[in-house]
Parts: sequence; C-alpha cells; structure tokens
Amino acid sequence: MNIPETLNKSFLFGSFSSDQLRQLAEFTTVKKLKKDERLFDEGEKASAFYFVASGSVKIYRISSEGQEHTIEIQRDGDLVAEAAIFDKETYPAFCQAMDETVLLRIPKHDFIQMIERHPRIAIEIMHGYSKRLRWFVRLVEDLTMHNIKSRLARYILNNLSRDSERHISKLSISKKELASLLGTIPETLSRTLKSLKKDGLIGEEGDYIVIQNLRRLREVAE
Amino acid sequence: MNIPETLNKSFLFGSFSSDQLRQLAEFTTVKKLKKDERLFDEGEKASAFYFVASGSVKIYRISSEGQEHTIEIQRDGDLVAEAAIFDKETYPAFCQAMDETVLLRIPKHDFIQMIERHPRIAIEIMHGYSKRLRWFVRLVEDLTMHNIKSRLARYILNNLSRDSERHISKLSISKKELASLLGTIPETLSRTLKSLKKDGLIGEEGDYIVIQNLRRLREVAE
DNA sequence: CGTTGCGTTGATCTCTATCAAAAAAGGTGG
DNA sequence: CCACCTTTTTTGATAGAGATCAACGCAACG
Repeated sequence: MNIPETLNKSFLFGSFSSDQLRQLAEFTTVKKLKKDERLFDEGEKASAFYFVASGSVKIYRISSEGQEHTIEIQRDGDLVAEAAIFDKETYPAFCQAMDETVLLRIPKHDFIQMIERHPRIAIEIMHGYSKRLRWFVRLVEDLTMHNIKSRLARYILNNLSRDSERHISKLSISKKELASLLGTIPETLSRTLKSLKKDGLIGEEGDYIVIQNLRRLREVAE
Repeated sequence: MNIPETLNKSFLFGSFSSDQLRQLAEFTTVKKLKKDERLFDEGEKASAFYFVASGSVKIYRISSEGQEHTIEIQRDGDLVAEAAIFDKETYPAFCQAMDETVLLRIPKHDFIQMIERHPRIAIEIMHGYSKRLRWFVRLVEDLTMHNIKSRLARYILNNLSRDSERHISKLSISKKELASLLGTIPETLSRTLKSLKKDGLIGEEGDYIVIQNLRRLREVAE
C-alpha cells in the first residue's frame, strides 16, 4: 500500500497537497494489528499518534473494579490519540484493534515540525479537535439528561442507512460493545432493545436494526 | 485595562512574545457583562471566541423539557468557545455571566490569519484542546462509572486549599449550580452532602467545606 | 411584610445494576 | 459434520441509587 495515497483518503489529510502528503509519508510508518492486539496501554508514554487506514480500534479504560469501559471506536479515516500529540504526557486510555487493522504511525515530534512549516495543517487538526470536543459535549449531555432508551434510539438514528425501501441500521459491533459505548451493561441493552421491538419501533434481522416507525423512534430520541 | 497585559495572564497566551500580544490586541475588543447577561445563545453563528479577563461564565444547554444543564464554568484565564473557532458552524451551547464579567473578544477570522503567520500559537492552542479533550474523557468516565457521592468527593478534592491547619474547599457556586455541574439535582446533592457530613468526612461552614477526614474522602473519590 | 428563589427533608417511584442461570451463537479439533 | 467448550445474548428476580413530587424553613429584596 502506498502511504501518500492512503493518507489522502482521510478527511483530515484530504486537503493536503501531494507535496505535503509526500512529506508526511517520510516519517510515517505502517503498523499492522491482529484482532484484539493492543496498540498502546493507558499510562504509556505517548510519542506518536495514529491514522486508521483500515479496520477499527476501540479506545477504552478500565475501572478500579476491573470493568472495561469503551470510550469510542475509531474506524478507517479517523485519527487515534491525536489529543496526546501536544500534551507531552502519556496515553490516557487503552487502544485495542477490533479487527485486523492497519494504521499509520505518525511521530509526534516530526509532526510538530511539519506544522511549523505548514500552519494550514494545524488549522485542519484544530478543526478535528473542535468536532471531537463538540461530540464529547453532546455525549456528556446525553449521559446526564437522557435515559438508555433514548440514547439507544439516538445511536440507531445516527447509524441510519437505506436498504431498498427500508431504513436500517447496521450493528457493526457486538451488543456487548454497544452496551459499553452507551454507558450501560449488556443485560440492560438487551431489555431496552426488547422494549423498542415490543412497541413496534424497530425490528431485528441478524446484524441489522430495521426501523419500523421512524417518527416514534425520533420521539424517543428527543 | 491594558489588553496585552491582560492576555499575558493566561496560560495560553502567557507564552506569547510581547510582539505577538500586541498583534493579538489589535483585533481584540473588550466585552463587559453584567451578572446573568448572556454572551451568546446556542445556535447563534459563531464568529468569535472569548478570553475571560475577570469574573466567570457558565456554559449550559437546555433540555427539551426546559431544564438547564451546566456543562462547565470558565473563570479568568480561561477561553470560551474556542472549539467554535475552527468549526464554521454555530455555538453549541448558551453562555451566561455568573458575576460581573470582563471578556476579550477575539474574532475567529483574524485569529486564523494570525495562526498562519505564527504556527507556534497553533501548537499552544492545540495543547489547550488536548487538555480539554482529556478532561472530557475523564468526565464521561466519571459519569458512567461513578456514583454521585464519589463525584462530589472528587469535586471537593479538586478544589482543595489550605486555611491555617485545615483543608478547605470553597463553594464558589450555588448548590443548585453544583448539582447541575455534577449531573444531578439539588435534592440529591443535599442528601449526599448530608451523608458525607454524617460519616464525619466533611463539615460545612458557610460557603466552605471543611475536610475532616482527608484519607477517607479520598477513598470515597477512588 | 409579602414575594421569590434557594436549600433541605420526607415519601414514593422508576430506572438500571447486580446476581443467577438458561439459551444461543461461535469457534475448535477430531 | 459433530461433540465440546467458550463467549455472547437473553431472561428473571431483586436491590439500590437517584429522580420526582410535595412541603416547609429561610434569606434576600422590593
């Protein structure tokens, strides 16, 4: 795989000139992970950040009681640990591949130098940060103001795609993961899905959620 | 008040050269707010961000049921809405002064131009973003993994200062605000404080929380 | 003084976690 | 393809945390 070409797929790097991409590729290395392999651990010194070329990784923390808690899932085109670039500190969470995953490793130091030469890049990165921050603000709001049913409804609605005449939402992660992502446990997720099905808002077909009553699902999501 | 001097107090701008501060001051204007006056509304077009010179503002959203929900409180030295700089969109929340507050208004457009000339600034800003992101990650973890008693304990511990021989924590906001900030309601906060007092971990003296058993309070906070 | 908003207390109810166990779904090696 | 084992998902019963509703004391303020 050609590194400049891969980078070009990203929202972030998509606006780079081919010259900039070539420069970036100079200090970028490819990192391949098998399913469940860890990219970094919480507390590890952060010397680089990553770009997901293919596959997906989950970012999670472990509570004092040993419970794993997913913070987010990053897929191809996303950046991982870019928040660690400018803080000289350590990774704030664990990162583990959810499938066979290919990443580009971008050393912090080289990247900062590049920014100094090409400030436009910084603006793109900051744009990404802004989005991320906004997303977290929403998440916090969600966690404090809404119950699980509405969080689940929101998740389903955010994932919507069209299949012939129907609205569907592919569950690309296990329900166990989804529960963790929604800030709950599998049992509760199972019951919540059941309740939405009972009320005729959704149906389940294998890995897909089929929307049966979009309007009412939106109402639940608020 | 001298603008460059004021800016210099900030963590963010503290690293700027006097030349840079002077430049920044050129397009910066002073904005004064009375208590409870709003700086901007959710959904309003975001054309500038702000630096809090004195006083404090709260960032909050309003739920569909009309309930106000505080996201964070920014004090002197903090930035407000810097996440809106690079997203061309709108402010994602309301912002209202909690006291008599003086802010510096920094137009987005001018600031971006300045970054292009002085990439170092960008790195400082990104540093701030990183910190903020980390903070939110912690907050999300807090909300999903800890109960209110431990959140409250954490809040008290983060506010700690020394008064002669005692550890104290000043409640600089109303309990109603604090409840909102901790993601709960005043009734529950009141009961939680009561429980901590009953167990001899803290005491209350006017606007101050007096720590009576630091070790056990830390245990509750985990 | 009456009014208004804040803080506290009590009773009750709802949601969600926990614990336990069965059912279903995936592997894996023969 | 099957028997076996592991992990995920579902279901049930129960307990606990926190929200809601209602009421009251209290201070600030016109």
